[in-house]
Amino acid sequence: MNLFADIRTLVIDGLADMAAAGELPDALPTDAVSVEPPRDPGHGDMATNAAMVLARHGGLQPRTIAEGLARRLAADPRILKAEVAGPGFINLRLAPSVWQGVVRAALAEGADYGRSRLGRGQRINVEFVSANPTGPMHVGHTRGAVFGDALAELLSFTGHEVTREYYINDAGAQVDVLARSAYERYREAHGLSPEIAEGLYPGDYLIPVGEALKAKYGASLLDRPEEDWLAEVRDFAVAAMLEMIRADLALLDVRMDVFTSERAIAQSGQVDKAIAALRDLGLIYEGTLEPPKGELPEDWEPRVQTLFRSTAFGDDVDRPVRKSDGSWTYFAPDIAYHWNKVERGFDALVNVFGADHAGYVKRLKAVVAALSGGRVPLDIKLVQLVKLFKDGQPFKMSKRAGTFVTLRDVVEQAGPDVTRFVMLTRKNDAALDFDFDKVMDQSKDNPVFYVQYAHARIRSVLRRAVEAGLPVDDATLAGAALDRLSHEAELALARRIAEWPRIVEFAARGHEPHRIAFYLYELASDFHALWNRGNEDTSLRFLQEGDPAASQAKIALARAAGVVISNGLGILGVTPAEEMR
RNA sequence: GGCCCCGUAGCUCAGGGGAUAGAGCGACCGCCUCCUAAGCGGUAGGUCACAGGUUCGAAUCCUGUCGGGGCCGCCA
Repeated sequence: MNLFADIRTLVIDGLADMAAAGELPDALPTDAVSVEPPRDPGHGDMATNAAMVLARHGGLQPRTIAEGLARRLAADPRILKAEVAGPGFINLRLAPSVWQGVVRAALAEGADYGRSRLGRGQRINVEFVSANPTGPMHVGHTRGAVFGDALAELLSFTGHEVTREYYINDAGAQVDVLARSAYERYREAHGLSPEIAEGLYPGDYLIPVGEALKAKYGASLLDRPEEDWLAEVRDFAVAAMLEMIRADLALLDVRMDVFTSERAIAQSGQVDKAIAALRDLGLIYEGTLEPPKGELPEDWEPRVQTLFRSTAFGDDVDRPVRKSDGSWTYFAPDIAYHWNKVERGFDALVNVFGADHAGYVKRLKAVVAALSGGRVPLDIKLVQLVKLFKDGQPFKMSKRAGTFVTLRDVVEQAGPDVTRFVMLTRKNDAALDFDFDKVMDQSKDNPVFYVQYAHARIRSVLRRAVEAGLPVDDATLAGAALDRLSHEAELALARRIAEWPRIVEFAARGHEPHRIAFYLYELASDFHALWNRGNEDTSLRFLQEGDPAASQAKIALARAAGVVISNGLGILGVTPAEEMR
């Protein structure tokens, strides 16, 4: 059940009725008609802008339309009152039975409450993390991992067929550096002193890789020229790094459906095919780029190279795909990879990148637009920096020194649930402070705790009800006498519960999982408020001594809130707490 | 020089073209004989950086300016 969608349908039907009666022109566009809670609750339960939206197209006075529409809406049994206000809003007051129905629906639908068919089975690919396979995941990757996974779950919850994908950058110079670094550890495993030259990866995590190389190859790779061992050591080390990355992701319960290798794509000839496809579209040409504006690189000289006409799709300059020596640029495999995704038949693509990749957004969108003929939308979500704090001090990472803060460090200290929730309490394009002291704090200052505490209180109510001999399974609660829920404080919580399906769809449309986290905080706040009203007004307590029917209705409301918290945390990948310790 | 993100209460931040711009923290005042006070209620606090534009209506969209952060390569 999606109450807001239902009432919007009622509004649209009302408009159609007006058109049939000649009060409105036919076939006015209704896309912009919204039904939402008014900012000021004093205005009612819901408000629609329908009259104002249609007045623009129909050349009519908003209030004239509003009055005709309000009259029709008021005829519906769900609508207690429909009044025209302000510049042409229609404020709706809904019957208490509507809110009671929301509670019943939440209990009846359970884990499916809030699910939607928004995606209509659309196949969508979410590419995220895609960290270079040269070391463990660090804290910078953590946010992208959590964001991508939560977004994938959100899309799945809204009726999309989701593929979680990781692109392995295993073809560039950095994996050769990895191979050389691992080779030194291999020498070390043979008792030789490693020479970790400037530019190699110094981290200890390569020591076991060196041992493993020794176990596999014995001494056979020692004292051989690089060309004899580079490819084998590289493949071995990359595989080891990927195992480490998978294990790191598993700490956060992130699991990919598909790992795609850049090297495999390059070796399969897909780069040539993808470039040929662009060439067929007339988007590849030989040319010379203008020198960059501002300070000129010292070694700049104009050269003829193979270029992609990305400016035809809004990019700032055309982009080289082939260097002047004939080899591919880094961009070429990216083109091939996105061509590959389009060829695999996805209806939509999402890439989750670190903010340092902002410069690639336009060219990649250009590639996908060109290769899909504009059919496949590509949304690129840039995830901003995470700043770590501990004991009030910034916690710096330094990749050069090999002492960066890893994903494992963070998860082992804060736990997966806290890490995931906190990483989602900011929109992706705003920087995030992650303060170990604050996120571990057991108080309402900490949103993770606050939401978990609400859920634990609900579980506590249910446990006590069971002790009191009340049946509290969801089916029984859904059949409870919910008309006993009539107090304003109780209906307020039901109203919030009614918003859940709407929030889910909205978050999914915008690819914004943080909205789920903020909503859950508000829901928890409403629940805590109601709980405390029971301190002053005993009739608002969930357990009513000697009145099982009232108790059941009130417990049903609490349980419905619990269902929503549980569903919401499920999307975020956070385990709901049964009790607080 | 160009591009991207950010600028909303003292602080940290929400805010989908709609009505009197919200929450938490901090400050101040209250609330436990009572299902978990690990909580709740209230008060104070705002030229939504600035200037134009579009609109019946702009914190929101567009242009520009200023400030903070990030990026720029025949690197990956």
